[in-house]
Amino acid sequence: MSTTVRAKPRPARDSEATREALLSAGATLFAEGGFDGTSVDEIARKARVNKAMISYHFGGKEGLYGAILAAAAAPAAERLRELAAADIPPVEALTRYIETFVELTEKNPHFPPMILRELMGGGRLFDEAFFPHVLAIFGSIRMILARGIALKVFRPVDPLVTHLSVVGSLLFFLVTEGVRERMEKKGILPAPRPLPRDFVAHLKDVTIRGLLAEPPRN
Amino acid sequence: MSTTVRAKPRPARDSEATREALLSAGATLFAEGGFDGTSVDEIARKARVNKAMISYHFGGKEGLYGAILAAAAAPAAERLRELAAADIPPVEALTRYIETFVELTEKNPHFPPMILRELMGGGRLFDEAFFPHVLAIFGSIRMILARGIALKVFRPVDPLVTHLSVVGSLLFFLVTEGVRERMEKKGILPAPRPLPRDFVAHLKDVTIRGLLAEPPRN
DNA sequence: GTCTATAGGCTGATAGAC
DNA sequence: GTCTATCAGCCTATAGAC
Repeated sequence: MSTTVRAKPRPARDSEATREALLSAGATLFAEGGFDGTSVDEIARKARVNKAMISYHFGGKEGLYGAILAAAAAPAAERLRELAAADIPPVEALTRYIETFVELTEKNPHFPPMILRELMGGGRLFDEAFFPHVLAIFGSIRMILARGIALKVFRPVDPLVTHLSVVGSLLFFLVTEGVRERMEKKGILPAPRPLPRDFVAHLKDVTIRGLLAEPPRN
Repeated sequence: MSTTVRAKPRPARDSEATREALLSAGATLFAEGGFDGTSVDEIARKARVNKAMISYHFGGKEGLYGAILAAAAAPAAERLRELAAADIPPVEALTRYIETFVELTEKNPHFPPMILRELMGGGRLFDEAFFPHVLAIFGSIRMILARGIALKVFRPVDPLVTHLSVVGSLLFFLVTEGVRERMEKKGILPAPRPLPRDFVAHLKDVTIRGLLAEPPRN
């Protein structure tokens, strides 16, 4: 009866593998080329899967695109929402917000380009399940800022403007990493390429300095 | 001989008009949809010009795209280069850099999306005439920062990291104006949409506060 | 310089065999 | 679930008439 133990009641063992291969290949290619710049043939080839599987599993190219977007946005929004809800001093919360944001994109490097393309482009999926996540991500930092302002730790800045400036420079840095890498290899970068941790350190520093009601002694 | 006075020696009077109609229509559409998301039919229709004119005047779709990019990048790079070279105190120079940047994009609203797409995308035109302009734009702010640091007006921050953070949040704000507008109309924006001048004021304020060696008293 | 007509390639989707 | 074969539609570019 050893086979009975081994053969669990899963009628389709490879189905999951196919789905994930498509999600992974699609994420990379959509991030690089955008929705219109990526063909289903390309995705299927990279995933080493038949292209008809895209329609079968995701209902088409748009379905795959939406699935990739939602799969990255949902956990990210949840993580940041938890952080904003936790009872942490505002300065530390803001610092950890930035760290968490970068940490999340290190696990999903395709997410920043995809989200930025969505924000720029006519907006392909704006009425879909993905959009509330974007609002949640943006809402979390607003909560932290509002709390800091209420506690008079931060100056009374506009939370929306501030979060646009913080998240904006973060996203910009992340989506342009590839260019800097290519520029550095060609030797046309006027200085050594800054690492993500250098940028994060700078951003935290400048953001806190710019927000603090009581400026630091140095 | 009245016709002789009227008919100046320009053999092709409408040629220029056709070119400009294509450049203008293309700028709008490429900014919205990206290179792959825009068809030559669309551009020709919007420009009210026959689509064969794209190949005739610009050698094809890519040629038109490159011409639009270069037409916006060259004067912008020049303006900012002049500003950086002028003998202006660092704080004021940085302030004016931000103002000038926004002012330039108000004349060419399509430029931020196009440049950002170029920086993200596999990079369609990286070896072309357009690229040095990007380096020049980025180099100008680095010069201002380096000068401020040398004069000990600014803290010794990394100029490259700083310019990425300033220009990045500026570009991000500009390319996401459309989304906020749409969100506001739908009533799902948690606060009134900030205007460009609000954002610019905030960015100048936070940037200077974050850079100053001697923090302001309040 | 402009326009029409058309070529030729690639795209995303699917019917039907296995 | 997977694969092959095929489709109709759209895409860019251009030859040739005006």
